[in-house]
Amino acid sequence: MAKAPVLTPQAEDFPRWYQDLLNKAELAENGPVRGTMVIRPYAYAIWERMVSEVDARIKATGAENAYFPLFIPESYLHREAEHVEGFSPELAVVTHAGGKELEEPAVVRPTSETVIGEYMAKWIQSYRDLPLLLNQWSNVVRWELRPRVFLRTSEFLWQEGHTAHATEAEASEYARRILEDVYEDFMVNVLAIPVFTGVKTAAERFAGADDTLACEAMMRDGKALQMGTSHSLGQNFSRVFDISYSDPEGAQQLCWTTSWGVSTRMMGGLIMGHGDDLGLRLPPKVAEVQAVVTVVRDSDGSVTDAARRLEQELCDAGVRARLDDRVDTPFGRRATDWELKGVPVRLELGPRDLEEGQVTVARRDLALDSDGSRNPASKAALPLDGAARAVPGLLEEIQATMLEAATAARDAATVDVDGVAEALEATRSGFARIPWKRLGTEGERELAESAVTVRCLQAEGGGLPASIDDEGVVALVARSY
RNA sequence: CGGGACGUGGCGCAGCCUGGUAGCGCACCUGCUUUGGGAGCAGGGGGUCGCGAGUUCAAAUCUCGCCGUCCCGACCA
Repeated sequence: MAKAPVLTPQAEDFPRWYQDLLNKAELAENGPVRGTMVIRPYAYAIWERMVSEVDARIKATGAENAYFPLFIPESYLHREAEHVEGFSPELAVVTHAGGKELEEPAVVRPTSETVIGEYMAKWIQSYRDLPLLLNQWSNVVRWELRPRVFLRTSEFLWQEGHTAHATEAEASEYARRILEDVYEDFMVNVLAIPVFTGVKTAAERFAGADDTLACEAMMRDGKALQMGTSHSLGQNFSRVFDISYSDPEGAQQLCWTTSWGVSTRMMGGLIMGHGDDLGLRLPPKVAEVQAVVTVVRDSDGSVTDAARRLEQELCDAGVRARLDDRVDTPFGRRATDWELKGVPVRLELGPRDLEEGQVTVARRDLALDSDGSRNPASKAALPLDGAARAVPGLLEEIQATMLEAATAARDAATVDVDGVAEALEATRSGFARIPWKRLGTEGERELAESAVTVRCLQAEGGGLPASIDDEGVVALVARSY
């Protein structure tokens, strides 16, 4: 003991802790071009789990996957005034290709409203073609001034949904459904990260949208991270791309469109939302390895045999299990590594356990006490016989406990305030809630001078407000990533 | 793009002030001994000191420029 900590403690330097963790847990690193990132296998496996969970929920709303090109004619971007204005500072533009200058530069997609709009216009003729519900999984490029692995990179992976509807009500209902039934549900129930849902103010709205809905999560340093957004685009894109249909009366009508996305930024949210001084903490549902069976030591092969049987029993019980039988590496080292990587459950089996007919089970979520010291209660002995069958239940419990803990921490760091000064004070360590009527755009600007922004506007009791002009609408303000 | 800190084997650092042929810890390889919370000993491999100019007999060290990283702002999923 009393070794130097593996990671810079969060309280000492949170950004450094994040960097340390990315490296030591073999998650990701910077790419050779500024702002790009390399996602290593352990992190990519987590991303793939996120993708499959989100994808299933998207499909449940009726949307279908498709794929549109990486390159977009520059002229497309220019059709929607606010859209270009918002994106032009961060566009990567291909001017030369095949050894020649291109007649029309091709923009590397920063998002695909424009190309998809062009094709929607082609595919939609009648009200019978509506709604058109599309989604694509892709990479996008937004040249960033201040990149940070996972949180803000010049190229990132995401999902972007694009839909067209006959009526405004249907479009906004769909945008809301994506935010709540897909994003919020996924974040809360899979990532175990509680989110505040709300509407963006005009200042924070997506370029070209009438309305932007968002999920905001709190990181362990009290800063906010926007984890997902869903936009009502009104008829802004329909108008310029001529996305229209004939209604049942034969009259030509413009569609109402939406777009919505979540990205690899969620990886950053997962890391900073749950990670502690020992490393990553993965909710079982996204953990690639849910349980690792560690052979503490072994002289005659009997412990390894038993461990292998245990691993098989875990797999049979539906647990994503792995065997760690590297007995030539010191046990403590391996234990630390699995903690760093956030594996939810460790089953440690040594000669002593075997003799007693038991296995030592350690849960990662409770490894540290609230005061930051090791929590002995995170480890317990279980009878070896039947231990595997207890793990699925334990994983569920861990999933639930992590959500409860994250929710409690967030709520404890969220305070109701009445004025700008109080809000600034509160947002040094968390979120502040202030009546929107009291804050207003004036107050919003004032907060912005201190790098505090309105993350979203919420209904009085939380969640999406019917209208931001409603009495009782609350502004959730924070420092943010 | 403004303000600050920093670039030396994979990672973390010392050396720089007072120029003189590059060092430590961890990691890696080999062997032996170990093993219930980051193992020990012995041996070994790996670096044009971010890049480019300049000063000098001689530059990691001094000067100038550039690039990159991290932090704090303006922008953002």
